[in-house]
Amino acid sequence: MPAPNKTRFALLGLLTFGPMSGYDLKRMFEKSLNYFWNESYGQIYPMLKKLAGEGLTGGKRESDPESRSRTVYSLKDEGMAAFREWLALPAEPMRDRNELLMKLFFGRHSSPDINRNHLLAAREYYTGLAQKFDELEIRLKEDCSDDPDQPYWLVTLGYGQNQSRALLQWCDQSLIALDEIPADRTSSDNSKNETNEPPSGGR
Amino acid sequence: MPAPNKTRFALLGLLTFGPMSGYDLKRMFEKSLNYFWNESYGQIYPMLKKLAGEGLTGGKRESDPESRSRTVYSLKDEGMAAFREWLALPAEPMRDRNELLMKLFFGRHSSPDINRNHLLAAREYYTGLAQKFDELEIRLKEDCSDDPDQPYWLVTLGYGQNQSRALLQWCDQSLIALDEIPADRTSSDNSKNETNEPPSGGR
DNA sequence: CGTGTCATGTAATCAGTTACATGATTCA
DNA sequence: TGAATCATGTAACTGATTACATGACACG
Repeated sequence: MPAPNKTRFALLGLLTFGPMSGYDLKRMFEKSLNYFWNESYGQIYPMLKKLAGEGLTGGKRESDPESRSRTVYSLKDEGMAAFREWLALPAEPMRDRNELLMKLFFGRHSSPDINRNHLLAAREYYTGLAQKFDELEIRLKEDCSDDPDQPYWLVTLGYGQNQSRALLQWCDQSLIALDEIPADRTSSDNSKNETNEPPSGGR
Repeated sequence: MPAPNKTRFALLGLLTFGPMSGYDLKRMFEKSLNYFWNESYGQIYPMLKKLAGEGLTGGKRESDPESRSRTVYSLKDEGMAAFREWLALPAEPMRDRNELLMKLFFGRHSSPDINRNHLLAAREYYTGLAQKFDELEIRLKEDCSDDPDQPYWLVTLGYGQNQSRALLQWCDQSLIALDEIPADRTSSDNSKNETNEPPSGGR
């Protein structure tokens, strides 16, 4: 059995905030979940139709002359039930595919400068991220103190904060570690002849 | 322009360790890069043919009667050059799609028990991970102290260590935070209308 | 002789992004 | 009027996994 589709649950979840159009949903992804989830229009619109077809949401064409015409979807009880069911299922661990780590793993074939730059770029990235998270924390605590969702959002925020701080530390410690590699080890060796034995293991 | 294919570079990178078959490469992914990269046969075999077709690797059918027949690919200078070129390019940040965070983000619609269980499962997961990383560190320092790749592998390992420890802490602090939510906030409220404010906020 | 591992591959399917097409409305 | 935004969608493409098919050899 292949992994069940998660786009549907992301959409159902966002619709708990109230009826919305596909366009609204896209903005919600950008605004709210962006750090751990996003969906493209190519996923959103077809899935919205599917969900309505399954009776999980109700779609109504709004032709209000006051506003622009759009299709607004609202969560039905059946949709809420399906969403709750999914919430209770164990979360599948994400498969990480980390390009930065791959580059550093093979760093011997690169140059000290390049490796250093990768880490500096990562450092900058995590610095900005940590800062954004801290700002978000302030806003969440100020503006949403009455919101029943607030504690949950603080939890997801905390994930980002802990992670970005930890990886910031990692950048610093790694920059030091790579600096300490003796030059005869950093040389990017063009040949692939050496010993042929696979890494790890050995004697 | 779509993101360039990274499978090719993963394969080229692994071939820096020496000539290998598709089967060997798959085992290498499983054994060495597993925590931040993996590829399935469905990606590996077609890409190996492609790389050979582009002249980046040499593929030789080995029909050694001593061993089983297999196709062994080796890195050519052109392949090494292409790999080096890629190493110097900035690493694209990975897009995180974190199911656990989505479930917790919408945790209000779940139950305290379920949220707690998600965090406990994550806690167990990261505990095991941190332990494996620590074991790996010992092995890396014992067995590979002469390996010119060792410092780079320690860097990638450090990423996993810092991250898993940080997220372990996050699990603990989040379990506490969710425990402190007053019961009238945890109730999975079916309606989205409320705002019947509880008298005098703050805790 | 049958199970497990080595070994290579493909087809079906699913997931996901990008680019494009269209058109209405708002606002400077 | 022309640019920005609102709004909906689809087609083409890439990426990736899963399941399957095949067969050889090893080991008990």
